Amino acid sequence: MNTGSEIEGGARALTPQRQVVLRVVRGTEAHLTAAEIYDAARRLLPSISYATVYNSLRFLRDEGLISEITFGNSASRYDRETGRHDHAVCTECGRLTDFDLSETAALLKLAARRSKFKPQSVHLTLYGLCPDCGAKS
Amino acid sequence: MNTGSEIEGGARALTPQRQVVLRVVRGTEAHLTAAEIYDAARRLLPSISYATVYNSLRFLRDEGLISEITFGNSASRYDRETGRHDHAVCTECGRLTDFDLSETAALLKLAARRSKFKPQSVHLTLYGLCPDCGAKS
DNA sequence: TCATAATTTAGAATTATTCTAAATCCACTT
DNA sequence: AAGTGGATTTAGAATAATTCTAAATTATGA
Repeated sequence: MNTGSEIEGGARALTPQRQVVLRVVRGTEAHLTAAEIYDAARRLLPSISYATVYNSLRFLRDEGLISEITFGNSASRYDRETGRHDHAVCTECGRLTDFDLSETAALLKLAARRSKFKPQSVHLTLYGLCPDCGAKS
Repeated sequence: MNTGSEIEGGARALTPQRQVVLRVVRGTEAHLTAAEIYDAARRLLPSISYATVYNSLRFLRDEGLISEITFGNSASRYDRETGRHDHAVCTECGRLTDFDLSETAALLKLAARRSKFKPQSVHLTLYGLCPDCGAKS
């Protein structure tokens, strides 16, 4: 009797490997790539494989325990923050920062009307110079 | 005396290859991938190579003649629309639509203040179901 | 014309990610 | 406690997108 919710019963288990990956992502405010997560995970569980890291990240993302950020065509980054939030990307060094602007959420209905899409979520992305790069110029 | 602006003088020329690529991107409202642009460009200039398509796309993007859209970790898409605008992405079929919400631009300063970034541009992305996929559910 | 710089080309290389097939693990059943 | 089936893990191969390399070509301008 799988109700479709949560992790339970036979399938969809939070295995030791998945726990390790989750722990790594939750252990930092940074937005790690799969490669960085693999390195960190191997320190906690040396036998873990690259494929399992990818499988686990997908699993955790599908379960809503972490979120995936994809910018540019570089490697995906994984974020422990799963609530709605916005991003700022540095056009100089690529640095990525989270922030939350309540006004963004308010644009959901407006954006839906304009695009004729049935809305699910909205994200605002600010492109600019991070404090470090901005100071240099 | 390169003033740093526009296309002129020796370097940075709009070669036949680059013109063809530009013509392909400008020739449709769709958002083509590099592979699709390569196919179309070869019909106009059979000798053009894949690498040149990539080089040209980068050149045209840097010159501000086209814009590059990167979603998920699939292939970049190229857009003839270079002005500020927003995107709606269908979470079901991946369809991508442009629209413009003037309210988004108004959030630039607010987002800059919150993130402490020196702002350059803002971009809103709506995730949801496109009209077709929305009708099915 | 000659020299120099920019550009194009084909194909190799790189990077990120997914796939495959075999091995392992786990919860049940007999 | 042995057997079964499903889920998961593993190592490595495969794929896809993009960038790099080195040689050839083209344009530019003294």
